[in-house]
Amino acid sequence: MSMSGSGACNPDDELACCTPLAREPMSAEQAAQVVPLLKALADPVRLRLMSMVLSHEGAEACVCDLLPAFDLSQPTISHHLKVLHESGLLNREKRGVWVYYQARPAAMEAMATLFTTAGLSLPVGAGA
Amino acid sequence: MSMSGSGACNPDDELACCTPLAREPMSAEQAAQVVPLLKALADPVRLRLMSMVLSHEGAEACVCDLLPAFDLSQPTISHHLKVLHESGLLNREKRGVWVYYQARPAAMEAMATLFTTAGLSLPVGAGA
DNA sequence: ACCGGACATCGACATAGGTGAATACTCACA
DNA sequence: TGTGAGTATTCACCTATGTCGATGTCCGGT
Repeated sequence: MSMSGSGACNPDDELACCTPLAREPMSAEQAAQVVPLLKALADPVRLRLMSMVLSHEGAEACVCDLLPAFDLSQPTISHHLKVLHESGLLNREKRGVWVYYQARPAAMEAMATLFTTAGLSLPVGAGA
Repeated sequence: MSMSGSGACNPDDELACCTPLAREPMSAEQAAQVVPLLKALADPVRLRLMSMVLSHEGAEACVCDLLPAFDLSQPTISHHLKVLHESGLLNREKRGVWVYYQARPAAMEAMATLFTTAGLSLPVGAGA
C-alpha cells in the first residue's frame, strides 16, 4: 500500500461497489462511488479499449497496440485511457518509451457483483 | 412474444451484450449495442432507481414509491425512468392510475455476463 | 360531466463530456 | 547532447444530457 505512486483514485483494495443492485435500495453515497466506473465504461471507445486490454495477452496492452484499432487521434485515445485509469479500471505502467495498461481484476469483479441476481428474488418469468 | 406492444427498444430476448468483455476484442458494432445500457446506468439517480425497483417486492415498483426517495421534481424522475425503459432495463406497466416499472432479468443477466472473468486468463495477482 | 390526482411530454437552460490541433514531456539511441 | 518516437496535456469547440417549470394526458370518483 505504499508503491501506489501516481496510482488511480481507488487505493486498490477498497473498490466501492460490492453489493448487488438487487440486494437493497442503493444509497446516494453508494451510487456516487459506483457511477464513475459505469460512466467510464459507458462510452463505445472506452468499452472497446477495456475489452481489447482484457482480451490481450496477460490482460495488458501497450498504447501502440490500441491506437490502430480506432479512427481517432492519439490525444483522444490517451484521454480515454486516462479516464479508465482514473476511475480505477486500468493500471498504468511505463516500460521504457512505452506505456502499458493493465485491467484491474478487482474492478471487473466489482462490476460483475453489481449485477448479480444469484440467490435474489428476481421473477425470471417476468420476460417481456 | 407477441404482446410486446409499446415495448422497449430491444424486443425482449435479443438483448445485445452476451459475450464477456475479456473474451475477445469487442467490435464497434457490439459496443454500440451495449453502451446504451451502460449509459442508462451511469447516472446516480437511475442507478438508485434500478436498485430500488430490483430490491422491491417482485422486482417492481410504482412511480409513487420511487418519487419520495429523491429531492428531484416529478418530471425529472419520469425522464430517468423513461431512459431506463427505452434502454431495455425496465418494463412499464400501467395499472389503473398508477404505472409500475419492473426490472428485466435478461438485461441484468446481460450486464453480469459482460463483466464475467470466469474461465478467462485474468492474472488475479495483478493487484495494485 | 366535472374535478382531482398520477404520470408523461415539451421547451429552455446550464453543465458535462468527446473530439482534434497544437504543444509539452520523457526516454532511447546515435 | 541532439534528435526522434511514443504519450500526455492544454485549449477550444460543439454536442449530449440532467434539471425544472409549465402544460398535457389518462383515469377514477363524485
